[in-house]
Amino acid sequence: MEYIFKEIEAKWQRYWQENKTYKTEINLDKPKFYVLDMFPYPSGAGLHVGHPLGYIASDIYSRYKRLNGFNVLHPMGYDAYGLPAEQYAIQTGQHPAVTTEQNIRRYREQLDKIGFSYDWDREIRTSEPDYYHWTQWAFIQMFNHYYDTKQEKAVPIADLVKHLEIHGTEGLQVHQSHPLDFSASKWKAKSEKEQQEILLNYRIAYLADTKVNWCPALGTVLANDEVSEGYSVRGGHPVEQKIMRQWNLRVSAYAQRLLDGLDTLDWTDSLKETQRNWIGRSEGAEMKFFLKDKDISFDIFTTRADTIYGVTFMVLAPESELVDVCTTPEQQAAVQNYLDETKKRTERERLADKKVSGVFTGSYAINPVSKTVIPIWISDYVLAGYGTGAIMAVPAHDSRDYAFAKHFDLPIIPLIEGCDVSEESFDAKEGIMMNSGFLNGLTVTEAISKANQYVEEQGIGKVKVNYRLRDAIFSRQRYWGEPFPVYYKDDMPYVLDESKLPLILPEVDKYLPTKKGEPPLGRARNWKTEDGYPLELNTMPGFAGSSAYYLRYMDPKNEKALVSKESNEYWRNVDLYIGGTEHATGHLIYSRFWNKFLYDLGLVCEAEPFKKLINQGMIQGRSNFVYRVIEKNPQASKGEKPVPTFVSYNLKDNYETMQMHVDVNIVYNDHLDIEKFKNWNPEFKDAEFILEDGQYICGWAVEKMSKSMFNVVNPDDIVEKYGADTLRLYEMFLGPLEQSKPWDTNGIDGVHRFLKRLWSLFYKDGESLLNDEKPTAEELKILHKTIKKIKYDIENFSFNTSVSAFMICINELSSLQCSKKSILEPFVILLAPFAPHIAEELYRALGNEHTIFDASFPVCNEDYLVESTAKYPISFNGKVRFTMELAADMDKEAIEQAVLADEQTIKHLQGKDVKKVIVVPGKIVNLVF
RNA sequence: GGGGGUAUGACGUAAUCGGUAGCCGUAACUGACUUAAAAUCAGUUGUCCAUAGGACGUCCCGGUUCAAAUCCGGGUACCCCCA
Repeated sequence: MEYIFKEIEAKWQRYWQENKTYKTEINLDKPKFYVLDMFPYPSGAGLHVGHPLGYIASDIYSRYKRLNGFNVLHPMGYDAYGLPAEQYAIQTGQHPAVTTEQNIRRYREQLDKIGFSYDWDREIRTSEPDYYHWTQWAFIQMFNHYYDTKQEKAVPIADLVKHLEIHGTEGLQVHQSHPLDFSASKWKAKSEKEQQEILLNYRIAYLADTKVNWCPALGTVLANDEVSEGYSVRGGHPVEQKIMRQWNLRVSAYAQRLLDGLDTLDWTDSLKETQRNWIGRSEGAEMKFFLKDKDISFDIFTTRADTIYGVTFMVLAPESELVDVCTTPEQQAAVQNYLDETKKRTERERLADKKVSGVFTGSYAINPVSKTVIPIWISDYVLAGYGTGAIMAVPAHDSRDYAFAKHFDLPIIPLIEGCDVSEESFDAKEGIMMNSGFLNGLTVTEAISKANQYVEEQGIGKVKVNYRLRDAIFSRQRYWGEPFPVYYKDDMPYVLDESKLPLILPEVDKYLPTKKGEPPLGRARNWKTEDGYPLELNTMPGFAGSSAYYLRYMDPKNEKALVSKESNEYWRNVDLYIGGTEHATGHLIYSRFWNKFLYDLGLVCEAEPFKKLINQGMIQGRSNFVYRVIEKNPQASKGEKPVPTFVSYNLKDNYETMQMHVDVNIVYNDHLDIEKFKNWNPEFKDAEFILEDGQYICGWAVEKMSKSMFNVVNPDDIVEKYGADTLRLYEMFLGPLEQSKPWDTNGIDGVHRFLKRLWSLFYKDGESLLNDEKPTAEELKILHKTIKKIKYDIENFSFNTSVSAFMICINELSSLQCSKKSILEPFVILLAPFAPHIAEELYRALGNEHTIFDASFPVCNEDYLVESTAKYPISFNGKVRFTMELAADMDKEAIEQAVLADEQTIKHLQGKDVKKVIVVPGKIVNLVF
């Protein structure tokens, strides 16, 4: 029998499907384990060889856990709403649901070929009504709750209304958009519309005028993490700032809990750090500054209250409401001129631009501590959205304030002993304070806390914690997304009754905004409630559907709830989550927020959704190049088409050439397949080649894997040529899971050979070699050392080293010609998580009747690993000279004696005295002389 | 500007706690089998000097240590994130 992977793999994939091998159900007798992949957006391009990397790793871990007696939940689905399908729909008129369905079918085909252990009965698609029912439902809950800062949790809005009816805003401890102040009687006197408007100030899902990233080309707003460098992440279109009335989620209310929760998670430090930076907690003082000669004050936030004596001016953001208040008539024209200029620039440009600009308002403020009078300026380096939109400027100790002061020739007062501020500011938080009144002589850290304390005591302001984390903008002016379960009455939003869910996405004639500039849903006919109230025209953003999908997998068919209590209490949360780093701040913040909200409502039992998280590295492309000789004399060959000539890599320097990408799929070990190349592009049909040793050698480089570089490798092609087991092993063999690395198909023969060698221990010339002979100590040692290594590696996600351990094991067994069942059976179980098809086949050949995934993972017996002797490297002053075989149970002293007595030692010492002997039992001996 | 990460043969990488640097593969070369090629099997391959044997070598400079790819300080290059 030959190793015919194509038949074997098809056979077992059919078997698994027919026998529902991977169907998972609640089983209280077994411990649960939940392994999740970040579900893909099904793009039109299909999967390339980089996508399955994480899926293979999680599949190995799932199968390993199953073999160790766990009840493993390992589901897969599709993040099916999204912009590309809609953009395609706009171009072609094709309904996004149709292209999405096609793409999903293609993804599924590709995934199936790789042999994953997903329980496909639990598949979800975010664009299906029975799924987005629960996305809409969660939105309704958020609308109907507010965040109570005393209880530190979400509370029904009805409780807030009760409070307002009795006490007004008195004693409210809540998260809110703006502080409001009114009495109970004032509240009761308000109209329904006014009351609804006020409640939006508190709701967790609320409608508000928000500064948004507006992308005209896409016709929608984008979240901060959907924008990069002033361009949309999807599509690369320019993005500008605009104020629009938008739905928001009050994520900022959860900032502290999102921060604290990180400590409980088994994530990499770098990922936690990224989240901490994103949340951006800063502790500082919010201080009140009064305008000179006026009874008007405004707040500023600073983390450096210690520098209060160095404040030589104030700066307002151009958007600040205080601009009007502070601008004096004389400065009116100059200020207006400046505001007009800055309006044209995006926030991004303002921060990136190092050019200093600004204008004086004409007003002065009074430093609340030193009582000095300081000018108030306006500059675009202060952003309205951050803090209070006004700052106290300390040029000596802040580089942006310093640049501003130098430019406008404002005073700079150094506050730290010995610091030199003649050329640049001193931003470090170290040194001893001076020029600072009661803070003199303290260190910076001491001064910060003393200044904060002072500010509170004197009633100048209060110590406050600020977060960078903003509320999430939740409206998109697009078609292909979840409709909001919202209607408008008297211009105020109301949510639908839960019984009306799901609110189905309506059909439209075109996927474009209406003439009035409304979102595409404005085109839908009859888009109103039964009572005739108009429904919301926006749809939800991409992260809506992906924020709670891990919960739905626990109970995907439930029609009464997102997830039943029973399912949630059994599966709890994700034990292992694998996906790319690109979701570090988007998805992973939003779903933690979403989960915490549901946790507050008592609907889920765990405060954090993803216990352990691993980021798989990016698979980069490895491009190949050919070198086209540039025609020296284009005029001469006019009339007849010049024949393109290509010169081989090592000869290219003798010619003037142009480097060209060539499809990596027609290049083997950097040797070009010339016939395929000629057919690749009709233009090269008659091309000529300057060869070296009869071969055309290509150049190469590591680049992003993309169509335009012709370096995309399709997993289907690899499976076709080598089989899924080889693909799986090779993806793991490439290198550490978390590192990014280039895909180079060249090495794949090595792992394929390994599988063939394994096969050849079972069969030779169609005859089975298997026997029941007793294993030798050496064979047992080889096996058990491998068991130990594989277990360690899987648990540490070091899959690349496991593959090499498998190879070592088979190399050793091959040289012993070991075809003993008692050795090979445990081996194939070890291999099964990595190469499930061949493992099933060989397990059957060993005489088993059930699937290998009902077997148990072998356990290492340390007794087989005990060595009677140990090989000691003997080093002299740290340099190894020779090795000595000594009994393993010798103690330090005996080893020292044996080594000193050895004649090679004597030779190397050349009569010198030994000063010191270091013996590390089992490791090394070092003689110092 | 701030934060995080990475750097080892021609290439992907290994060295799990500071203890023989280069395991496992690829590629290349040699040999066996073959009419030949492929496949398979056996072997060689860090650099330099060389007879034995030695010197050097994990991005660079310095340090700690009996001993450093590994720890510490400084620097360079590349990647990612934030501003």
